[in-house]
Amino acid sequence: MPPEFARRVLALLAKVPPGRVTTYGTLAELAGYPRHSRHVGHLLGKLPEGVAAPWYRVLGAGGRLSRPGSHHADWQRLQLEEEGVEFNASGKVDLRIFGWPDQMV
DNA sequence: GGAATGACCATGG
DNA sequence: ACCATGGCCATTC
Repeated sequence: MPPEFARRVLALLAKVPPGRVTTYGTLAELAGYPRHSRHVGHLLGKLPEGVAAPWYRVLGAGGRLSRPGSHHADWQRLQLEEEGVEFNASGKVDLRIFGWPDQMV
């Protein structure tokens, strides 16, 4: 896995505006590595604390939280809600509205 | 080199 | 809508 991948993903992540969210699959694809969603997730997991990357704006497919139960998930949800992202009854985010990049529908 | 693992995704029951 | 199964790709043992 070339360092390019990590760099690209982080760059894209930095482009995600506040109040918007993206998914692992999307980041991987935009980074030029389709179907590498797992690695995006793992990459973010390895990120040092000092890195200024809004990883909390990254959700799983369909806007689901990646690691429910974890205290991080709780914090993550709060962060997103503070930015104006809304969670539906299922605890998921409507990617058609808050998804990034804009979903053409 | 082979097997197991992982912040996942899509599909089927 | 929820749980189970199969497929993905790269890293690690």
